[in-house]
Amino acid sequence: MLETRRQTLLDLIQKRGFAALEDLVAAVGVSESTIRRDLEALEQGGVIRRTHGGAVVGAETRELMPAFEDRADTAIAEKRSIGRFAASLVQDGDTVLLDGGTTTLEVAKALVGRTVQVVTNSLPIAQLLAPHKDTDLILIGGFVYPRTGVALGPIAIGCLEKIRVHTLFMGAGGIMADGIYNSNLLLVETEQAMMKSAHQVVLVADHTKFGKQALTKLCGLEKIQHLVVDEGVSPEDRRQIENAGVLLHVAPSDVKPRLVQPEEARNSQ
Amino acid sequence: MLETRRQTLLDLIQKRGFAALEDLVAAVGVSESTIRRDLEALEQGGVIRRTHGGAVVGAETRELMPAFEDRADTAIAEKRSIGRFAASLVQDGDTVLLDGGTTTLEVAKALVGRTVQVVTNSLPIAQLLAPHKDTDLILIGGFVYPRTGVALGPIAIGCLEKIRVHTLFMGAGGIMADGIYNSNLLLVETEQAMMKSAHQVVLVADHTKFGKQALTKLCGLEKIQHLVVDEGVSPEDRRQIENAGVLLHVAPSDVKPRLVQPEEARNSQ
DNA sequence: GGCTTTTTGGCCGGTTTCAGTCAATAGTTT
DNA sequence: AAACTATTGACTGAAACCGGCCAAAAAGCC
Repeated sequence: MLETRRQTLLDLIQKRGFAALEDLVAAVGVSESTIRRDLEALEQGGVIRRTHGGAVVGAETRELMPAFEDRADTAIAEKRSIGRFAASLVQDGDTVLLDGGTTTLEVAKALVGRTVQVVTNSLPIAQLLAPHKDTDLILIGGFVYPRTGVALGPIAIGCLEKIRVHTLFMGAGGIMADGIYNSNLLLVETEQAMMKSAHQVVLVADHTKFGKQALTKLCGLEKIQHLVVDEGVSPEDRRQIENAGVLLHVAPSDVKPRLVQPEEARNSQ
Repeated sequence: MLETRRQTLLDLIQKRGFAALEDLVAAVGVSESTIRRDLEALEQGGVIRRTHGGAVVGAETRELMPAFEDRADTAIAEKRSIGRFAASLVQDGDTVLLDGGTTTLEVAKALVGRTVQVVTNSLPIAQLLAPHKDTDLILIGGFVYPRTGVALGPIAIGCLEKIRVHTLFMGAGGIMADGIYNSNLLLVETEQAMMKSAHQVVLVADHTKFGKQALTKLCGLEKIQHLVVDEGVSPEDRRQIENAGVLLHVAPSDVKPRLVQPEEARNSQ
């Protein structure tokens, strides 16, 4: 009975992400003290974290689940603006292929709610888009790389052979004058298969990627048609890209932040 | 500057699921009052929800993302015990294929941390297992069915043709004397492909599934070797299953709940 | 440069929550 | 049946949090 109640509480907390003490009392119909003790025990078990007034899902669920998203710190603002701009290149009804990575994840975020067909091998992107009925989602299978949550390998390549899309949005580990690089051979092979499946390739990369040379060469610059970058890219780099025949798009950093303005927030209540 | 700070706060809250006011103050280095105002504005925007002592990610992120997991209410305790028992049938090093569904999700939960190779077409299961390095994860691609988060269709079947596993854990919509049923044709076709890829089929189903007949017949009972159910299955149903040559396992409802006991919790600090 | 508007930080009264204690109840063992 | 333990519910002082207020600082405008 006791364990059943605690499981119920745990489920409730995990489902809602956060549950107020008050809610939990209402849910199981016991006293506040008992709930407190339950939370104490569950916290000791490590599955939840207590807060003033309730409890939230613990490190186990939260730190492990979106583990791939955690090191998305570097140049996050730039990536966001790049994502927004890249999404503006997509028209409703288009079929797009989204590579894995933090920059392409921002593209996906900007595509939420749009009526497009999205193909991806990225678990975080799939998770983001799966519940939206406006967006058709096709998943590329394969061996899932734990660190980043992308599906790679022969199975992924096999899936890609059966698919044709209009635009591929691809990330990169590094961009040099002679081409694009990425860190992992398995990843590069899969990305090459992606390129074969797409009519048009759009590379998305923030300024930190320029001049970086990662382990494996993915392709030359002539293979890509568009490159979306942030404002922090040096003029020399820009010229080099344009000389290679790539259409360079610079995403403005001051994209309208669609958040409620403070006065608006205060007045609207 | 203001918007940048709010985005930072938002990112922090979304990344951690919950952030205490105190933490947020420490993160951006402004006064408590300012943070309060920021949270107020963000809550008006609907992206977060305030709580006593902090803020959690709002309905937008939480209700849409794990939308598939939300209606897992019916017979959840039974499904959990079934999941635990089913996982005990797996040996370390095995290769298992997990179908989509709430019952198989419980199997996956019970497999967390085990050194097994898991193949699945279920997004929730993939999300659960992806970060665990002990578990090799292979994803089956395909068209993602929004309601349940499983990949189906020709692509999924194509992936499955290249894969061989030892044990398939499969869910069902309904179990009749003449066989197993499920609701969706696309789903049934994919599950049939799964069965072809597996040496051994284990059906997991709670007692509510018995006598239910869903739209499409998946297969006869002779195609499955094991069936794991909860204690709520009637003797007649049990006999019928066993007569069909299926090994019936009844998962005990009082499986050791591995949670810290209250006294243990209080003493261990 | 001066003025207005916006944003920020500190403070206070009121409310809620927390941790700990204790008695009562329910369940178990002898 | 009696004794014992585990669990629960109520109470209390202390601490934390909230909302609102006002003054100072910063930013924008003329």
